Amino acid sequence: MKAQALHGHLDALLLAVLERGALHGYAIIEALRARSGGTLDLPTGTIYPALRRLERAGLVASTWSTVNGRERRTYELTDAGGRALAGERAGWRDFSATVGRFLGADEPPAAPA
Amino acid sequence: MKAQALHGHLDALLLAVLERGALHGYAIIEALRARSGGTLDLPTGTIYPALRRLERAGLVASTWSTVNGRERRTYELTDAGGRALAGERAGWRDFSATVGRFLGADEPPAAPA
DNA sequence: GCACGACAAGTAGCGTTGCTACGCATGAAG
DNA sequence: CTTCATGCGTAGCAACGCTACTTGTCGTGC
Repeated sequence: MKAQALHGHLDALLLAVLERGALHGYAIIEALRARSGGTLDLPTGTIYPALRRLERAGLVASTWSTVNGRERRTYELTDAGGRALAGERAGWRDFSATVGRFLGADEPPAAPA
Repeated sequence: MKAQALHGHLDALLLAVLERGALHGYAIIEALRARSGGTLDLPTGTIYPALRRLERAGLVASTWSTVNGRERRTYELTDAGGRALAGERAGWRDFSATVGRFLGADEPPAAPA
């Protein structure tokens, strides 16, 4: 993939990653990369501002800690964040079903590959 | 759906609609609405500029005609447009698979609904 | 001691994209 | 004559993600 162009679904992705447990920014990038099989390799300039956006919106909460002299900001999903994630999931389903209807290959009727 | 937020996939949608045959702008809007079950109701200010973008990129070609005194610009997929559409399809598959891995419900392992 | 790379966070500025809100014109219907 | 559906189009805006850059610590190699 082009690795970019998450186009509005970044927030959902971030929430989904944090759903499995609190992580700090750098670790989130690595989690995204690992869980996507290397497809999603997002630069810090993409996720840090997104994380702050989510925090301002009250969907995640952050706590600072120092590990080996290095400052870490660990992000955690809030209740509102969990609800938002559920909404994003529904939205994604809608979106992918709709676009998939035009671009095909979203709901193969019989056997996939 | 929110009706907006096609987020980068508008071009692919447009190409997909034109794949089934040439249409003029207004008809494209209606085709999008019909084929999406009313979900996609795009304003002219969204599709006309997009169409011109695609034309400038050589993915569609337009021809003017007059129907009942009304000017119509009919758009048609070019060869390059067809190839681009194939690429967009592949890209969409990748994208939806990747995001789906996080947001779930994209490739149900067994029986869907 | 010093440089360099991995870890960790962050900002500034930019370009693309789609949306809102308009404007213009014609033909049919009332 | 006014209104509505058809039909095309532009201007300006806001959001989003990306590139590029900065700051700082720790560990390793020279």
